[in-house]
This record gives sequence, C-alpha cells and structure tokens, in this order.
Amino acid sequence: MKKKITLKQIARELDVSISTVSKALRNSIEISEDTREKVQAFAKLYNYRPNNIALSLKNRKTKTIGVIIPEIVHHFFSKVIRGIEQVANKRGYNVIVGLSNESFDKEVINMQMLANGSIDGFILSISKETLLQQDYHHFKETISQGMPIVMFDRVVNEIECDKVIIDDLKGSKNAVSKLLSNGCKHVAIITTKDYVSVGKLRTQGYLEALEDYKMSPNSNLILKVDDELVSEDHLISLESEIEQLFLNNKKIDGVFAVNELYAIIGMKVARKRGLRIPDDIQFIGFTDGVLSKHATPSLTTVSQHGQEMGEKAAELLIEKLEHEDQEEQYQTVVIETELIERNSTK
Amino acid sequence: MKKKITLKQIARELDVSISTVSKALRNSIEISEDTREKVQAFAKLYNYRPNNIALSLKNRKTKTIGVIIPEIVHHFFSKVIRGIEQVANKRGYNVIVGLSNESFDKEVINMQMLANGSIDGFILSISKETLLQQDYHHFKETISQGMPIVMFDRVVNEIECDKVIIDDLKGSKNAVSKLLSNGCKHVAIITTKDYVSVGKLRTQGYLEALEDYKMSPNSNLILKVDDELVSEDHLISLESEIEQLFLNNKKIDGVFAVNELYAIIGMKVARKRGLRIPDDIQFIGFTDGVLSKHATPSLTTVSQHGQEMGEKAAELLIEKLEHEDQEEQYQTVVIETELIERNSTK
DNA sequence: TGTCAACACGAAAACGTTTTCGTAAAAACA
DNA sequence: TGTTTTTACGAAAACGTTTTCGTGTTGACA
Repeated sequence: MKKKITLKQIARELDVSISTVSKALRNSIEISEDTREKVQAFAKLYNYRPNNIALSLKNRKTKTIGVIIPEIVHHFFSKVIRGIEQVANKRGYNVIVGLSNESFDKEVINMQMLANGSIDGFILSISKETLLQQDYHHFKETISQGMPIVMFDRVVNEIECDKVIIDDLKGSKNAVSKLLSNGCKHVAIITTKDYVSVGKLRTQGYLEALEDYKMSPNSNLILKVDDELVSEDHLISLESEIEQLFLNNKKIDGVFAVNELYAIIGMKVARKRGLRIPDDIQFIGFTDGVLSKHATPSLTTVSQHGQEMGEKAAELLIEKLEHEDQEEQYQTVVIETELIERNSTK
Repeated sequence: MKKKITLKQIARELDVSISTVSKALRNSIEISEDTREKVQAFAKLYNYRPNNIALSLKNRKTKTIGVIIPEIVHHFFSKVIRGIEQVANKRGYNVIVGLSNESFDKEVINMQMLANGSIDGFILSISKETLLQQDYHHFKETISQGMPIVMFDRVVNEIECDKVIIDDLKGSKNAVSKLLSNGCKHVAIITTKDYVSVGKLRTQGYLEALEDYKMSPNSNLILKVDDELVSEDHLISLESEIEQLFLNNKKIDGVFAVNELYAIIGMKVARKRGLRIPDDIQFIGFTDGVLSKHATPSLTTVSQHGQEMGEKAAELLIEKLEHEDQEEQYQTVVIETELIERNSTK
C-alpha cells in the first residue's frame, strides 16, 4: 500500500525545497529545465496529485456545490441533480447532496454542516415543513455570510437570491385550457394545500383557464389533498378522497392533477368506475416522470424540464461564484413548460 | 455582510492567543472559567463555527463519503443514495455524489476528482462500460492508496473489497418458481446481455427454476436485450423485440423480466395482443420501483431493498474508516430479496 | 523569606499547498 | 577586475485548526 505522496516527500527525495517542487510541477520558468524534468518525472512515477483539501484551505474555495433537496427518490429531483451534476462537473465542480426529507430541522442541520467551509454555494429547493412554518432565517443567515444560494422550483419571495422556476400558472392554465378546448365541460383539479407555493399557483392557473372559457369554478370540483404524509396510508387516503370527488360529481369529464401520482391514482379510480379514458374522461398531470410515460393509458402531462432547471441553476451559481466582484443582482430564470400529449387526452 | 469569523479574529478581539480561544471553546480545564465564558459568549454572538476544511486538513479526515453511481434518474439508485445519506448523516458524514453515466471515462475521472483528499472512502456501483471493458485498474489503484471502497449491486470478483449485493440468482429463481407453481407452462425471460453481471445471474436463476420443475429451457423463450442505448429509440426497439418474442411463441403464459421497465413493456405488448393479465399470462419483474406499484395491473416484483443496501454499504464503509487499524478483511453482505405479490400474478 | 505546585495562558508546530521575496552563484558587461 | 544582471533556487508566510510544550504568576507551605 503506497500512500498518497506529498510535495514534501518529493522534495526530500530529490533533495530540493518544497517550493522548487511546487514550481517545477507548475512549469514555472523560475526553475531550470533540468530540475523541472526531474521533478515531473518523479511526480508522474509516484502518481502525485495535489491534495484538494490543502488547496481549498489555501484558496478559500472548495470548488464544491452543496445541493439540498427535500427528497431524492423522486423523478423530478433526480433529474435536477443530473442537470446540476452535468454542468458542475464540466466546470470543475463537485456536487455534494443533502436531503431534508421535507423536514425543517434536517434542512437547517444539513445547511449548517455544509456551510462551514465545505462548499462554495448552495442550490436548493425548500422543504414543505419550512414552507409551512415560513421560517427562513437559515437562508438569510447563509446569504448574509456571503455564501450564494440558488433556489429552484420551490422558492419564496422573502429571500433575495437567484431563482430557477417554471411558470406554474401558465403551465397549468395551458393544460386546463387544453382539456376545455377538447370539449370537457366539468373539469376537476386535484391539487395540494395552498402552502405549497407551486400547488397554489397551479390551482390559480386552473381558475384562470376556466375564466377564459367563461366557466365559473365549482368548489366541489377542487380537491386539495393534504400532502403531509407521504407514506403508504397516504396513498390509500388519497385514493378514497378521489373516490369521494367522483362520487360527488358524476359529470366529471376532465381532470387536471398537479403531479403525476395524483393523476395516476385519479385514472385508477375512474377506471374502477367504468369510465373510459380518454373517451369518457380525460386526464392531464404535471411533471413528466416515468409514471406518465408508462401508465396505461400513457398520461398527457406538463413537463417541467427538470434537468434543464438543474443545469440553469448550476450555471447561475457558478457564474456568481466566479464573479464575486460583480454587484449584487439577482435574477429569476423561468424555464418554459411543455405540454406532452399522450393517450389520456383526445 | 458579516463574513465567517475565525479563531484568529476572536483572539485579536478579546486580546488573548489563538490557543486560548481554541481551548476555551473546547472547555479545556487549562483555561480559567472567566476566560472560558467570555470566549464562548463572544463566539456564540458571532456565530462561530470551526472551518471544516481546516479541520479536514489537520485531521487528515474529511468525514465525507464519495458515491459513484451510473445513473441517478433511477428508482433503485436513488433509494440506495437515500439509504447511504441516512446512516452517513446520522454518523456525522456528508455524501458527495458522482455520476458515471454508465461511462468508463466518467467513472475514472470522477474517482480521481474525489480521491485527492476530498473524501475518506467510496461507495460505488460499476458502470456498464467498465463491466464490458473489464478494466478495473482505477479501483485497484484507489484501494492500494489506502482508500476503502464498498461496492454494491454491480460488483466484480476481481476486486477485493467490501460488497453489498442481493442474491440475484435466488431472487429470480424464486420468482420463476412462483410462476411455475402458479401453473405457467411456458415461461419466457426478458433479460440483458450477459456482461451485466446481475442480468447473467438472474438468467441463471430462471434456468435453475425450470430445472427444479423438470422443464427444459427453450432458447426461443430467452430474450437477451442489448441494454447499451437507453434512449428513446431503445424503448421502441425494445418493444418490437418483445413483440417478436410473443410472435415466435404463441403459448407464452408467464414472463419474468429482469427489471421493471422490461416487465411493463412486456405487459403492454401482451395487452395489445389481447391477452388478459393475470388470467392468460402472468408477469413478474425485478426491482420494486414506482412503475411496479402503479402499473395496471400492478406488477408482482422482486424487491431489492435498495435503501437497505445503501444503509448497509454506508455502515460497512464507516466501520472500516473508523477502525483502520483492524486487519484487512473484506465481507460480502447479501441483502434478502422479497417477492412482492401484486395483481400481475394469480 | 525561600521553594514548589498549581494555575492560566502563549508560542510554535503540524496538516499540504502556493506565492512572495530574498539571495547566492553564474553570466554578462564595462 | 569590478559591477550589474540573470538564473535558479530556498525561506517563510498564509489558509484555520488542534495540540504539545514551555513559562510567568500566584498561592501555599516550611
């Protein structure tokens, strides 16, 4: 087992100073060609690589990006990570992930763990609990310490930083309009409670689409699911809530759901009730994941372009990191959504 | 913007030495209670946290685990990451991820990036390309430099290190036996080419199950899909290959697939041919992801317990990291698979 | 009053780099 | 030969910690 070799060891071995070795390796003209070659050959032989930690300490840069997301077993978030990873690596950065598990405390702890010099900046999406409690002091503190943050998807106005979002309102309005223009007369929405910002916006898009079509909203057609429990029981209660929705509104002929899962479960319930998709009832979901693609029938859905969001977020962050001198100016990038038409709509 | 504060600054401010501050913060009895309180109050006021990088350099430990996986937009791998993250965090470690994208080069580069002091050890699953080329020098080098590696799922005998795997053979044998005991007479398998070790083992399990039931294998019933292209075209060619399988074997009444996707596509093809699931034909997949749970009909599947694999891998690695003195001894942990019965089987 | 512990603190080294500055020796020049 | 300029290298500081060792001051005791 040959341990990692250091400058000091090379220096001792070759009977020169550490400075000389360092300079020789970086091809400084200060060092004679003779010595340079000797040192480089030796370094190559022993597979020398500069110690990253020492470099980080010296440069006060880690070349590492901290990513905090609420959940990783989730198609959208993993796509975002892939996007972040891709541009980060291309630009010489590493990515270190923390999961908040939708918990405020874990979000805070994770950020503290990373903020102490381990990373140069954050990319994150806010946990549901944080959104609910509306306690954003940890973000503010981090930013005030000079560490840049880029938020994506679940963002919040109170914090001033770069943001990457989609136009949730427009995306859902488009989707609902599609249902209406396809002839649906009784369009229901399955959404989340309002404290999830994206849920709220998507609900609003639904309402605006109805208005455009001169239809008045019917509160019976709006199902706001409590999204706090993500466990198995949740699935069951979700299903029965949706059943209730159908029971109360026999004429539903279109459903817009604010995520894949709600849509899939919705289709399941509809099928159980003997409705044919898309002939009797049409469905559109949000977030283009595996479920949408491989459901039967495949689900028409609003794609959020998660990977693109990740790429953009990483670009924004790195840009900020590498031009710290620039005056503070935050941008909010809006990624276009796209309606991917499949077989759950006509 | 108040920048992060250091020991030196506290020392200057309070007019004591750096050593005193350091000791006071760690509650050393060397320092008078007076001074201790003063320093601690000041530190708290300015929200002092020791710089991680400096600690890493000093301790020659980063308390960080490097994870290299082929792909993150993948239910199994994200479950594993979640498992790793969970135990790592609990034990005070961070997790830094690298994606190989199934490419040999990216795997090597990613490992080099991390191996230079950024992390204490690796948890990884080998990329397909590496498996194909059978070039494992980067693993060997890393290990010989004293950096421990734990491999999971896609492992290889040539490398001596801790491993966490499932009993692919047993898992698939069980699954196929289930089909046979359910009365299937013509069980097909949709698997990968043999260079993917898990694919090979699962195929072998299929064969052994047949043998147990005194049935002779029929090479027409074995479809080995070339898994190299994961793109959209792949999906299409996959589907037509499976159609061909059904066309050549009209009597197929059971299908075992080595992953979710193959099973889902298989069901789709079967349905197109007018077969009823599970009455006319039964399906079992491998890997318990979202697709299995929410497909119609829901898919009976062999669960790999990805999260548990991640947890175990992290435990093994941390154990090794924290008892480096121990004599080298590698273990291979086998995680039990579980057949989750749903509606695609009788 | 002189000696010795106990106490409270500081100096310095170490982790592995990079970089600035200083300098001896060699080369160039007058 | 005497002076200046290169050339080629080394010493040391810095990044932020922790820790070992040394030391001045105080109080107790004979």
